[in-house]
Amino acid sequence: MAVKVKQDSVDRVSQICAALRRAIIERALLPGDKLPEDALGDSFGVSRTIARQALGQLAAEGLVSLRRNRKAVVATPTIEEARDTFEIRIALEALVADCLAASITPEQITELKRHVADQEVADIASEAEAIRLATDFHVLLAGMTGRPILERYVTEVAYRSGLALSAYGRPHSNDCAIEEHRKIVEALEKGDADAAAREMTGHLSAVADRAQVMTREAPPRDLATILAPFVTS
Amino acid sequence: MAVKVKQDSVDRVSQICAALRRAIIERALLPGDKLPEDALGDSFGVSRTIARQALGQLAAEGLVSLRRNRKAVVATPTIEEARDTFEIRIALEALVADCLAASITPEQITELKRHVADQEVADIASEAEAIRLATDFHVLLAGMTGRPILERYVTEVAYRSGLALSAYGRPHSNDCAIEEHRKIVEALEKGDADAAAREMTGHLSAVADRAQVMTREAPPRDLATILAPFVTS
DNA sequence: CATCATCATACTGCATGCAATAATTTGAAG
DNA sequence: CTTCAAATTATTGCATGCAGTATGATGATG
Repeated sequence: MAVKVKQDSVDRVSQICAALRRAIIERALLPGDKLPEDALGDSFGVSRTIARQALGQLAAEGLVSLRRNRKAVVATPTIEEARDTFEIRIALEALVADCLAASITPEQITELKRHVADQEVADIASEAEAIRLATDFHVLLAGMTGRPILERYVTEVAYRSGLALSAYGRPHSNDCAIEEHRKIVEALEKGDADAAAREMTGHLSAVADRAQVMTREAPPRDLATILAPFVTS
Repeated sequence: MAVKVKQDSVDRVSQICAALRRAIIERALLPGDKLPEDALGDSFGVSRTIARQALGQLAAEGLVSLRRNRKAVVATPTIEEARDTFEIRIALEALVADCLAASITPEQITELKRHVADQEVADIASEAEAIRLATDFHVLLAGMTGRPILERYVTEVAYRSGLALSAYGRPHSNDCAIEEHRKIVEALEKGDADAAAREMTGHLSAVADRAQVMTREAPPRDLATILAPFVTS
């Protein structure tokens, strides 16, 4: 009997999605980068049909933008979308923090600490991995809630945030300060829901701020206002 | 010059998605109903390829479930997924209420009142339309925030809720009490963010309760507990 | 009459091909 | 040397066909 080599087809599409998501989050793919179907198909060893389906999914997630008869491109979120994404992310991850503070197990705490330690290593070794692990930390937390839909949305919104940072953030530097992650874990370990939620929202706000995304009420760029100081007399 | 008849292809897929979403929300399609690709293609006048893409999208949204080599079916959310969906929905729509209380315009209030009036008519005339308009009310609110991502997630989660109600709710009766919608609009009209959020969360909790979904800590169905009263002596 | 194996049918998974549209190059004119 | 138009190439949009897997029917057997 032959070894079971056959892959789920749904998984073939999801695999490509996952690979592209990762490439986007790691900033190997940048907003505006073109994603031709056959190039994609060649890369992954599938036909355009499959590549196309993956692009459709990613478009639904907001990571890719499709326009008729045009090559798919990595999406460039508008500044409003970026801001909105972070605000929703804060709300959802506050839910995660609240939920976990009540239910987290010692094993999960250990796993989180290990993850943060891995981040610390990667932070020096590999920029791409550091960015990815920073996002993974949040996905890991969401997964620990055991709430499947919450996990799904947190994951999606985390990826979108990554894209927003790619578009508007400065070069990595410290998008996701490891120290802040550690504090979140500490609050969870104590079972302090308020502190956990506070650390989480503070952390995410800081990330958004670093991306200059949350600037309260984006300056309206009104010509008259700008020129006022230059008007003589 | 010929009339522009050509449709966006992305829209062809989205149109099918939209039609299926509506059929699901109106309970024309029920959890477990089969969705063969060619039957779908025939219905919409497209090939299986397109139908398949639509199914992929809907699966990503959790409305359809796909298993390799099996016909797609309308998803049957687990009770945990249903509960989770409602909890997330409450969080997101609280955001909507809060956001709108501060920014809503008189025109928007008028539009909302008209919508509620339409609901009242439909409530007597057409069960399917009543259900659809009830969901549309929430989508309409979300759209009014002008926050594109928030609108997207509220919409998605509202549809998922509809599916959950389809699976676990009793026959329509009053899933979405119109009176509760009216109170939300009133709170928004006053610009009272707290009241709006309160009415909204109360309303959604009530909807969830009617579906028997939010039963605090689903009874564990522990055999010993169940049998205890039957143990003699 | 019920149960199970075998075959026929239906359906999915995927690549490919054709038509239509955009992108790019080429070449001609200024 | 630049600019613009026409032709050429690249790419998308979509249907279809083939192979492989489930589903349902048929008939054999206990």
